[in-house]
Amino acid sequence: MELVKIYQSLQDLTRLRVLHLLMPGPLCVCHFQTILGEPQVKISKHLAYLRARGLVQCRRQGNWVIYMLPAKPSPTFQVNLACLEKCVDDVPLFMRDRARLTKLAPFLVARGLGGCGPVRLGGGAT
Amino acid sequence: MELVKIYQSLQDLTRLRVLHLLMPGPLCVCHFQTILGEPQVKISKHLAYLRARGLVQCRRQGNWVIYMLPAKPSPTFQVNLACLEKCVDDVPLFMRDRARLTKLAPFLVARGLGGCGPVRLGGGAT
DNA sequence: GAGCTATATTCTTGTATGAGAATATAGATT
DNA sequence: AATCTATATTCTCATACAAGAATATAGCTC
Repeated sequence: MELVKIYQSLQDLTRLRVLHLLMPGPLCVCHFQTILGEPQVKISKHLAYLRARGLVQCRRQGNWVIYMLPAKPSPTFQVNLACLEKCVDDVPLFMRDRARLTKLAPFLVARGLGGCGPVRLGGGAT
Repeated sequence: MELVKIYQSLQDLTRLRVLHLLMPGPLCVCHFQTILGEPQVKISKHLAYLRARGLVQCRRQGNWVIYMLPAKPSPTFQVNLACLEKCVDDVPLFMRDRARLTKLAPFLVARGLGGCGPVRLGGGAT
């Protein structure tokens, strides 16, 4: 039953935060770590959980792995994402996550689609 | 976190079916048994689970116990109930449950608010 | 190819919970 | 009060995670 699998996935706070952060667009694992402030293992395992159930997809980009919502989420999943967004709208923790995401935003845009890129390689182009 | 508790409650198929059946109105435990076709213990324990988390309330009526959604569900819970209704709209199992509920409907109305009443006591009034 | 970085997997331990059997309880009936 | 009905609770066993420590892997840089 797909619905049950979805609710099982939503039942963990870290996974909720992850999905919430993915709603505006793809994000790199290292950003999850920064924004959520949770240890690497924990994030990696929850991402694996979501991946195993098809609720997120990922793509590698050099050393970094970028996670995103599926290109075509099932109708049921879409409805639940919309519901989550509503529910979370005034929960401080989620607002803080979103705020931190926004702070990263210009940075993200610069690298395209939430990837990290070799950030510390220096300033300008080429 | 209320949201997490809600998703934990929704993560079990039997509990989903129970909540779904409660959306049109209160229902007696024996009706859950009839409609869901699950053993008494199982239903009773899932009702207890939901009760402990405040997602359902109950009232005794003679030998029977009538369960219902809370008079004033939290906004978050309301949103999730609405979401559930959408998601379930074309899932056969849930449609079947609802159909069975409908079959009981005239019977329920006769006894008021989903109660059973001493059904086998005889036919007419007074 | 040695070493580094970012991420994933494995191992272990603790806890929640699901199912069913057996038993207990509340309230009605006689 | 004895008994019956409807429902709840307790006990036991099995399973699914969640968390953290340690380790492995993929792909970069030199």
